[in-house]
Amino acid sequence: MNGRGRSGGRPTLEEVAARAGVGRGTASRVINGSSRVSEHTRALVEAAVAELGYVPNRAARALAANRTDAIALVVPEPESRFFAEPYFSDVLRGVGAALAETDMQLLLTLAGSDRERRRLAQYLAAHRVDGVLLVSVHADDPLPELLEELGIPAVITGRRSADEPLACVDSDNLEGARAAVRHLLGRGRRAIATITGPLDVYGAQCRLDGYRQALAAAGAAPDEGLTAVGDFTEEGGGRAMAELLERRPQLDAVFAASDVMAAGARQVLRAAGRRIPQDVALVGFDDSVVARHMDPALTSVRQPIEEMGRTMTRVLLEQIARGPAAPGERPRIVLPTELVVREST
Amino acid sequence: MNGRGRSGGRPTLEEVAARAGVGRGTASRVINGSSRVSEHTRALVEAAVAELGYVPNRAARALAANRTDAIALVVPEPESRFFAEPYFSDVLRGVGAALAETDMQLLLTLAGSDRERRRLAQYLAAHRVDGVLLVSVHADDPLPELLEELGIPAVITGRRSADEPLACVDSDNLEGARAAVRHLLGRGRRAIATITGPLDVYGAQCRLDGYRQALAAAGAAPDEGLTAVGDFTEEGGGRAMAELLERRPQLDAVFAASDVMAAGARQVLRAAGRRIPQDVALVGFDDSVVARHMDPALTSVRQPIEEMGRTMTRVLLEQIARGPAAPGERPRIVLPTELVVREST
DNA sequence: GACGGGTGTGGGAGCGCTCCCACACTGTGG
DNA sequence: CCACAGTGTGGGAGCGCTCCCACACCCGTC
Repeated sequence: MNGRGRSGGRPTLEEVAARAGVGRGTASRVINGSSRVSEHTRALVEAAVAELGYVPNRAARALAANRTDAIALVVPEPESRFFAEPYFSDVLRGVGAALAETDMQLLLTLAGSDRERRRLAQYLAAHRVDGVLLVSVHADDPLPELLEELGIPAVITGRRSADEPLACVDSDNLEGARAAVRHLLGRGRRAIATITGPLDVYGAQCRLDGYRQALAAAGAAPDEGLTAVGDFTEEGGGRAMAELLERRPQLDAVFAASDVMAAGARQVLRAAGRRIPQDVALVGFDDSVVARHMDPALTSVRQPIEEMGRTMTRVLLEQIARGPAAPGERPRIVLPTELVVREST
Repeated sequence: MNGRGRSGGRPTLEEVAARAGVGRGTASRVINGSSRVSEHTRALVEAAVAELGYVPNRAARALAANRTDAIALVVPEPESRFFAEPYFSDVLRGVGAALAETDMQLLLTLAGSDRERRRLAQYLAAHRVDGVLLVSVHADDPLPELLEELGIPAVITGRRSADEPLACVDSDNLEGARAAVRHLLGRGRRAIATITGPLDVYGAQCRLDGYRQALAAAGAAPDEGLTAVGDFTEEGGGRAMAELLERRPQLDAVFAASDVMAAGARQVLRAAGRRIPQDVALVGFDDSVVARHMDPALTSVRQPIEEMGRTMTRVLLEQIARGPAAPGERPRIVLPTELVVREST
């Protein structure tokens, strides 16, 4: 490598300035793209930077400027095994893509229990993260409120209620569910059951609402017996399916609020001798890798998860740049979903 | 929250010291668990810390101590879409678990192309990361060498050759493959084919070696016609399977070097009217989610991926603590694999 | 009773930046 | 000819720590 200072370490701003024959302040201005530097000086400094291979020291910058150029992605691991969900990697990819254009860093922070999350808020404040991305928070998670108190910008996905105080980015769960059910109706199914997610999760509630609305719109009589509550796990999906089969053996379609639950349901349907899709049509939600690999391949509602990650990040960066926004004027973005039809319907 | 200094910001070490009635140096010693502090003073400082809710400022610490208490996980995204692999989330979980016990931070860094990776090395050095975790590097990746030059501790998984210069943590690919083939032999299969990964990947080569060794140990005559090269993708697996069927239609078992390739092979076997496992037994590698959801569920070689993430992290932390190790004495850890038998054999 | 070697402690220096005030210099208007 | 705003620039101060030297104190020793 070139450009090591004679002191052996990496070059400092001071060295760059000396080499360019300017003051430290001027060198700093050039590096930060500040206005009010003459074209000539700018060129001088830029040459020195290139020659020395100068890269600013983040710690020093953070200390002096009281910002870190880093955001944290807070993940409810290990409690929820969130990582395992294909969801996670897609969010991450989106976040990464949005961040690649900036020189922000991404800190990955795991915090499952409420205690950990409480401690985490202190840490985030002290470690001076410029902003926080929250995924998959429970309705009673203390973290959002703590961040609010500490004045740390945050964006959430998977909002906790219809009137989420934080800025949030979500997919259109309601319309996605409606589209799934309309599709089943269009295939001539009449006894359409649903396996919901945990109903204290707002998104799961939305999916159930969408299911109901679509049936109501088609003039179907509501039948609570066709609804079973799952928990977004494969086992939960299987249990719910078994329940449904017992209560309404005549069902000819199932809308599961996640692919993983659909996978569980499929096992149970099979064991019960029901063929998919001939006897029972099956629709999932998420369009995860599970959907594509299932046999038969699963019709599913695709969420633009990567896009959500990207959008969250952009919203957060804006919020950081603009300074604190009043709770009232925080963006609420809802991204469209899309039905992907495969063999299971 | 309690404990804001009257200056409005977060409490500083100076304030803690003042409150405890000791000097700044002493307070620092207590906070860093240094020896040589009297029991009395220690208690005083600890009380002050608790009262003020003091948390050390990382940027200041990093600047002063020339270390960051952060490590980076470098991921070959977006080029390889590595995130999508179930592998990734498991590694991450392991890393997270190992890090949770320390107060190191995890930086996630995406860098696909060689150019990005070259730039990244500069960044990592300048941003002063204490160490780097490398996953899934190509044989000709410039990053490991750059890190070596810069003197940044690094641990790699998926080593690039038998004599990997970096510290590395891997699973026992050789023995895993041997176990898979022995299992097939035990099931009475005699014409056992294999679909390999790209052979410039060391791990793929090991799996092929394991396959050969197991057959040789059983006294089978080598038959190159039973080996087809894949590329770890589903399509590649399918193509390789088609090749094998054409060359050796009498084959009665296939050992695929990854689950995803096994999934591709399964499609082709099906299309050719071969039943699994009656006509052809199928074994995969990785024991990913794909294996469990395949129909029939896939027998596969499980790698302890989460454990590998944990081990990598521990090795890296040790290396950071101990200072630079001579290339010769760097740990090479090989973790055992395990055959998970399911319906496909 | 002066000396040496522990202990424990205080605080100066300095890490590499950003921020901002002060100081040229330039040109325009009174 | 002086005042004045507007540019561009240099460098002091200070961010909150860690490191380390210096010092005070105590105990045992010659």
